[in-house]
Amino acid sequence: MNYWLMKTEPTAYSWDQLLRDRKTNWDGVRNYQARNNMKAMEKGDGVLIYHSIVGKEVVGLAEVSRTYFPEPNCDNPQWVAVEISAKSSLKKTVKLDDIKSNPILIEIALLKQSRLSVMPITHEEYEEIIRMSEN
DNA sequence: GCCAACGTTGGC
DNA sequence: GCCAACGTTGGC
Repeated sequence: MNYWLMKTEPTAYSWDQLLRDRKTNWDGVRNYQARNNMKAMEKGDGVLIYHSIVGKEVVGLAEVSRTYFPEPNCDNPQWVAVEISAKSSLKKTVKLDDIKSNPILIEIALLKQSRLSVMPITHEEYEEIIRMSEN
């Protein structure tokens, strides 16, 4: 089982919307590195959902419910989507500022590669963010 | 709104 | 294959 962090701009597609939809096809990724990360996802992998631009915080917990498939309605078969299912809202959102000031999270890809929208995180990083959300 | 950090494109 | 120019992301 692997762990991931996926970014979304809440003005485009929010965590609340994912809760209402229960699950969604995560598509529109047009970056090779992010695409390759999506291809590496396995069913049941843990996903943290992060709101970029507005909020700048980790807001919810989801899981991969379908591994990658060619993006629907896309001419170019190289781009893929995965299906993500909402699991639960974090009791307390975890702010980017708090991630930055946590020494356990100093190496997290969110900070190292700020532009990447789909990134792997370690089990330790995943657990630490969940722990922070429970305080 | 600015700009740093990347990624992509295209001329050579 | 190099690299300058340009585009995009996302924090500030």
